[in-house]
Amino acid sequence: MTRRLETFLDSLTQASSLDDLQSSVVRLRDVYEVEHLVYHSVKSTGQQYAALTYDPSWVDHYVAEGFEKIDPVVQGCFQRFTPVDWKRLDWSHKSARTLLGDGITAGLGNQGFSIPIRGPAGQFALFTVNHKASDEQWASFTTEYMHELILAAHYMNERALAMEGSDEIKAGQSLSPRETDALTLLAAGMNRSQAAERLKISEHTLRVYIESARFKLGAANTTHAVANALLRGLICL
Amino acid sequence: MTRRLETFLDSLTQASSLDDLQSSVVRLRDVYEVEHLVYHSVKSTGQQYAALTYDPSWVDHYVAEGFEKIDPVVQGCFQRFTPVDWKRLDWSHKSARTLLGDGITAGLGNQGFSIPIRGPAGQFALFTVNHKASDEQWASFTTEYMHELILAAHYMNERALAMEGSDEIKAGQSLSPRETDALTLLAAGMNRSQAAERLKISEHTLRVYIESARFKLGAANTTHAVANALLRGLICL
DNA sequence: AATTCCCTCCCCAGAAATAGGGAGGGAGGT
DNA sequence: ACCTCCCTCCCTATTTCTGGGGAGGGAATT
Repeated sequence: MTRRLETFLDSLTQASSLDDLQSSVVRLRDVYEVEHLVYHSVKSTGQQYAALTYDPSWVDHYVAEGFEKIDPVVQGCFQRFTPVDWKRLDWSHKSARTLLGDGITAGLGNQGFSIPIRGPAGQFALFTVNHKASDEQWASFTTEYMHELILAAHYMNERALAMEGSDEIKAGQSLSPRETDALTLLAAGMNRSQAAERLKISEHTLRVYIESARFKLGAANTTHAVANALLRGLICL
Repeated sequence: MTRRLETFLDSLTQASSLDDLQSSVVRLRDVYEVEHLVYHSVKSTGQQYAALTYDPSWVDHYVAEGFEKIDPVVQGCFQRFTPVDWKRLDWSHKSARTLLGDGITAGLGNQGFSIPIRGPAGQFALFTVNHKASDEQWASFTTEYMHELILAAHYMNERALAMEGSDEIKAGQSLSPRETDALTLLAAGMNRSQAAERLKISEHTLRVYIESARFKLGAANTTHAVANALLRGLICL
């Protein structure tokens, strides 16, 4: 393991606040001598959890324009597991090119490399390196540092999740086997009578499981309960 | 990056079948000189995608007993982001101790270390090292190799997902912004009237979006559509 | 031995979702 | 310019789900 990564991981383990994460990111950016380094969790509910080196005015502009909804980086990483070079993404959409242009105006480099990371409760985050470079320079940079970046992304996310308190195991929120079965079948698209038939129980009984699961999950309705269970990793198709 | 990891990654990039993954895992197991090395994707639908060094009879027993439903390794990793030492898991349940006993009888070591990995469409997989060792030996092993194991897990999963064809972007399956909004609010537990009010459209219009999304996703009902959209990463709470 | 889940079954009334249909305006891309 | 997709609104009837209630047996933990 390289020294620069060790140093970063040390600074992470000592991090106890978002500001600390921010400092770590800035230092790592300087070590790699790139334009920008960004960690941010993606939530459609609005608020994001981020540590980044972008200019605040760019971030404001990005949020104000609702760019997270059309950003090919966000959308593309959302759909894949592997880290991706920005060049490989689909920039054909008009709004995407607007975003790209605005970004470069705001001081972003033309090259980018983003690593998607997923947490246990459906959390999704991006770890991104951005730089001004030629395609050749960038290819050699990403090839050389990919392993390190993946690890950096992993540990960065680990710290961020720990601060969110999301890595704690939720007590008493586990579902019983039958409740899990019920929600799983509903998530798979069955209605109650089909699911009951599959589980070889009466539809009435199935309903009790669904209600019980809904109660445990604090869900308002079946759809909410299924969504919650999926996000919390309580069921898996 | 260490040579042993490079060798493993090379063998992975050449892997084109599950058998190749299996061979890679066996070789890496020998390099690390541990009892067992396991990659397996976890699906409640039954079939799993695995490359492992366990004895087939143990795997059969595990499946036959339905151990995946009560295995603290699976359950525990499902709930967290960080790699975890088996000792830190909750083995207090009776069935968990049965599993542990059966495992050791079947030739598993007393120590284990598992890394959870999540894919873009809700896939969940485990990368596990198992060995016979004292607590001290094991602690030093995991500390020394954790970075490598995380990377190995990452690339292993990358190959497995590529073979499943899950890293390809699904064409034409994207939802329109309003459809995304609608499903997102439903996933958050709102009913149609609440969601319509939030989006400032009529409930009738909202219904059209839901139906349209259901059609695009090939979903049988709203719950199915929401579950699908969550798993495909089309919506995010 | 007592308690605390979990599994199973049942009723009913009201609320919500579903399956069909139709219609017009607007933005983007070929 | 045309075509396609998206957004918006409206109707009706049928099916399904939700929210209350109650009850008994079994397994596991304390």
